[in-house]
Amino acid sequence: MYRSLPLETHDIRNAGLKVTTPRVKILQILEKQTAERHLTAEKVYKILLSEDEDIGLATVYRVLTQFEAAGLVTRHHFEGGNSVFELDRGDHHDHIMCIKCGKVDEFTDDIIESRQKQIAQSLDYELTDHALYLYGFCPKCKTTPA
Amino acid sequence: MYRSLPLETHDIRNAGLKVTTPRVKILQILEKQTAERHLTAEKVYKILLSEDEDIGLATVYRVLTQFEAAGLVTRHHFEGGNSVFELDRGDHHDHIMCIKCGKVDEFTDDIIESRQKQIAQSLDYELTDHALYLYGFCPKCKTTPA
DNA sequence: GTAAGTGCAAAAATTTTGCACAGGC
DNA sequence: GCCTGTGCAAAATTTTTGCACTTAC
Repeated sequence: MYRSLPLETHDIRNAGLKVTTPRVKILQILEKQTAERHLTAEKVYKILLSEDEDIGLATVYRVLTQFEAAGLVTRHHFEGGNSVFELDRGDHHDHIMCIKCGKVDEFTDDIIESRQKQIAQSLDYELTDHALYLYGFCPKCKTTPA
Repeated sequence: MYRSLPLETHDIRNAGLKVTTPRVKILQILEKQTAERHLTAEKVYKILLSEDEDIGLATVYRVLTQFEAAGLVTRHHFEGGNSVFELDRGDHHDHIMCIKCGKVDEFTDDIIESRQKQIAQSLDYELTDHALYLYGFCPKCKTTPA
């Protein structure tokens, strides 16, 4: 699980993109996230600023879009409208999030996955992708009243 | 299935809102939709224009937001970013949509529904809502190449 | 009559794009 | 050195808001 060489370099190059500072930095930021792995472009930009990187917001959008196209990153449209980006670690998963504190947890469920395929089949669709979002109160927030 | 009196009136009044032309018209438009029940605010606005109604886009947004708060309408964030609104007929359902032609079909699945509850419970969340979107090619589009 | 509702235009918020300059290979 | 990539500012898009006027009740 630990790699000595900057894997970012390979991933970016494999995507057919030049290895540039903004791209490496943004990928590193996405990899660094442990608590909250789902970032808006704006948030990525602010982290870059806080690290004294001279990278424009437009570049953040461009890079994230390229990463998405390359399959390095997944874009989600959670409630609220704006996009959040998450590093794609290869494992598919769905999301459950707290409507109060914004906490996001991940899960997978084989039964749901297989039902989705059956549903698509029965409606004669060729499934390419899916998104399942559960919304509610997380353990912490459901005890604390508003 | 057919009602002689404008049910819109009741629904709007029950929501604690005054019965105004924009509100009635917008509700009627949402009810009229059969082929595509999921409309953006912009699309609702254009339909109003085509019916020679003098209603501003801002009002469309305001009314749709009020309807959402009142539970008359459901707002979705499909891929692509902008919100679509759908009349809430009381029946919960999920969505499968064609990434090529934009067609949207609806479905429900008890197994998925119950799994969702179990997942939320196992993660100690109090579930309030959920959204399941399947994306793919509809029967028509999967045969026709790009 | 009065408070809620509306139209319009202006503002906000988010994302995209044009262009001259910079940097990877 | 060439071509891709980037920063910046301007534009495009979507949604919200302020304010004077209108309408429901």
